[in-house]
Amino acid sequence: MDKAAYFEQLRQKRRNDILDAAQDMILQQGMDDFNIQQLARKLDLSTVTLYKYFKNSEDIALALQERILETQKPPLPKLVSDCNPLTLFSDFHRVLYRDVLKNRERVTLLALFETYLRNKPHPTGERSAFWTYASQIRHFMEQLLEKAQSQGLIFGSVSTDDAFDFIMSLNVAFIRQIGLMEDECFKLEEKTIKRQIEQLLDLFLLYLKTGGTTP
Amino acid sequence: MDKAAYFEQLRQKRRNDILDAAQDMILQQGMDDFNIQQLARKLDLSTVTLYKYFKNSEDIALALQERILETQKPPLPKLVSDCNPLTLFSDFHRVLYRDVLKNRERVTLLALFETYLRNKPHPTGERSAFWTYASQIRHFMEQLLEKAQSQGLIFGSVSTDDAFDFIMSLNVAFIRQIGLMEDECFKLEEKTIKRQIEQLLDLFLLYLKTGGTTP
Amino acid sequence: MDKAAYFEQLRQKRRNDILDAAQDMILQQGMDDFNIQQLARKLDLSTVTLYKYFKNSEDIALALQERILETQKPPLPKLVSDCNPLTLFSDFHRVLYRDVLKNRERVTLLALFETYLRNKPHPTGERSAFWTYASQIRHFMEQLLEKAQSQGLIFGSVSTDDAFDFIMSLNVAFIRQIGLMEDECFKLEEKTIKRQIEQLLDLFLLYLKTGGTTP
Amino acid sequence: MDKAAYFEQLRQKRRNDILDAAQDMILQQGMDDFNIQQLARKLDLSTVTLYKYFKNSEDIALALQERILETQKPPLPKLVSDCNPLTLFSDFHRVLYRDVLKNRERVTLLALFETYLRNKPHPTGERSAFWTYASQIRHFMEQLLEKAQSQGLIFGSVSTDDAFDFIMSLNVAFIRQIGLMEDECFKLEEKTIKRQIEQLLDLFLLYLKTGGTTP
DNA sequence: AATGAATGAGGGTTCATTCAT
DNA sequence: TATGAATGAACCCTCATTCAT
Repeated sequence: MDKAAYFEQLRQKRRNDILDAAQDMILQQGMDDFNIQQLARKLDLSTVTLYKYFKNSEDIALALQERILETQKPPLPKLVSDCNPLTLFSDFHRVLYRDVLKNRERVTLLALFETYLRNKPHPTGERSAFWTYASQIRHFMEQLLEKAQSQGLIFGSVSTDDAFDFIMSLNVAFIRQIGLMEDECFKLEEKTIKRQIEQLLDLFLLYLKTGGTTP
Repeated sequence: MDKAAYFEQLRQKRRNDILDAAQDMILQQGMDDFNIQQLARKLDLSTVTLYKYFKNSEDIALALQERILETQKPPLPKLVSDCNPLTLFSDFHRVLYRDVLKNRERVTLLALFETYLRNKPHPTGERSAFWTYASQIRHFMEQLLEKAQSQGLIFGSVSTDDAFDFIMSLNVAFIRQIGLMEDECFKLEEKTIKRQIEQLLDLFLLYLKTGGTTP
Repeated sequence: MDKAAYFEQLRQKRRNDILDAAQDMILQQGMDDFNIQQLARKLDLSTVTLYKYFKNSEDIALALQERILETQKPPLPKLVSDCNPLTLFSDFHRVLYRDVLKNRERVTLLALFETYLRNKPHPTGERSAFWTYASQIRHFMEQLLEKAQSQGLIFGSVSTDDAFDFIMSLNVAFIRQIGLMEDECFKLEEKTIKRQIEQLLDLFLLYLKTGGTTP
Repeated sequence: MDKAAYFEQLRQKRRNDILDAAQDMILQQGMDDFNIQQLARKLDLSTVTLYKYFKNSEDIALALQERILETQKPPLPKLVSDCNPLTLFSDFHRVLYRDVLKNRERVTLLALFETYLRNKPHPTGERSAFWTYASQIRHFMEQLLEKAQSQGLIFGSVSTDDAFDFIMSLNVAFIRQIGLMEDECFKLEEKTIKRQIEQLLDLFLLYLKTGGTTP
């Protein structure tokens, strides 16, 4: 019988349960107050049991971060060739932000990780989860912008590299802002935020079309 | 005699020294690794002495936050009446961001506080330091925008409230982003950031003039 | 049928495998860092399985000690009657030390056990493994010395009991020293040690012949 | 007033008290069962207090080792020029062993440290406490042996280096043996040991005079 | 005002061992 | 027989904080 596989599955389920609880805890208390003992209490387990599933508390955080990055892939649409690139640009952004708002918890976590890790020693060159997330979009967006440029949809002087960097920089800043808002605040402001997203999108298009200079 | 006042002054100086050291420590190690014992060692004082100046470690953090908010007032220019409001808008932003880049450390601290306090219980309605900072700009900017509107410099459909919120939201997001970058990263990217600030400013003007809709 | 015997044999083999692994571990990490979990991991077994073979971790150590004592019998030659007892004495020592150098690992283990057990409660009168080892030589050596004495080869005033005690005391001390050396050190010093063994042997003969007093 | 000095003195006294207790504990239970909690209990202090005096448990062990090495300097006599070097050699050994027997506890500790550290990673080339102890004798003994050789008191073929190494090797082995004996055993055997020390000394002299070869 | 001494609380981790399957 | 799961006990260590001087 496939006992091993069965156990492995169970084990994965357990790991996931632990990560779920860890996620809740971090969202409620922030990274600094996240600790294994409390987590164990919350799960009604002994700490030792947790150590069977994860090497140590840092390991849990990393696993959680990884899980999020895996789940929270940016929703890249296929690049349909006969679409207007700028329409695609808009659509993509709408989907992206819808995704962000829907899974705000995950965004919050990534932002918390980022800040938490900011002062910890880490291999130089390693980038934050946010950056990883953003970089997954880069290729798609570059193609898009180049295509738009070749079709003359973009104002001549705009370099696609610059444009991408600027747009992504604002996107990341805005998404981080959404993630880091307090929950109550978010509930109150959700409508405003949605409006601002639309405004931002309009501006992006305007920026691409005009190069940012007033006509 | 003025003995009391003299001692009070001395006391204030001491408090400031302590806050200086705390600031360094937080910048280097982040909020979570900030602790009183290390702070005392760094200052070559006993912990007990620190407790004479501050109630507890959280008190230090709060005092530090306050001190920054006092020092780091947004650089509001006088509203000279015969200026073009949009020129003033641009100038103000340039000064604002110059200030941010010059005092990035303080911005970093505010951002770290914000994240740190995010999950701590605090009086409802109390807003983050960033929000406080932004709100100090509100009055000035509203005046500015209204004036611009009255002079027909702004696209008709843009409400000044909306405009302020949108612009400040992006500003705060971008400033936070600058504050939270790792120092090395910031050094590498400083030029890019400055360019992006200019781009952002262009975008703002575009937004105000056109209302965000393509002509 | 012989099923029972077969299983018993299997069981013995398993026990030996476990002891082998334990031996490696102790040699590498010392007695204090020896633990069942790591042992299980090394053997790719569950800890529970180990508990089926040995009552507990101490039991393993004891079994290992016993196994070594069984294997590492001192190489007693037959006492051929027409040999010169002192020649035999020399030969025996040479074989003994050759054996020690060849199986230094086991000597190391015995020495480690000895130190480890030094402060543990144990039945009074029970002696260390080294002592056990040495005592196996006693009878042989006593015969030898007596014979030598009867042949007038030993200086009159030397009591065989005293002589044996003295010689064995030095032997044990020297052998323990060899066992406890760090491996690297041993490699570097091996030649010196061999020379010193020869010197020691010369000294023993001198002692027996002269009784230790200067001629 | 010299408050600082007073406190420093007090602090040193405290440290010594702690080391005393640690010493007892290690002698009773061996290195592996030595731990800070129990030590604190024994001293009727909280563990935290111990941490004020020593960085961690390893630090205590090292401090203890150092203290012993400082206290337990080998009793080097002055090299009086008109003395017979071999007499001096004998005298020195007698004093040395008297010292060892009198302070057997310290010798035991050094031996326990040595074994404990055997498998711990440590800077290559660093030697055990025993070795340190022995090396302090080297210079003295070399002078002694050279002088003896120049006076023709030593058998020609004996190299002083070899001689020193051999003699010290046996001394260290024998002293370690004395240190590692169980206390009860030591009490029973003390007389025997003293006799064996005399025998050993005789043998050393014999060795020096004859070069180890039977006349 | 400043400080040395001391500690309770609590988080991090490891180990030996038992239980249920 | 073998093993995954689980845990109590105990050790390591740090931090905030109080007390007495």
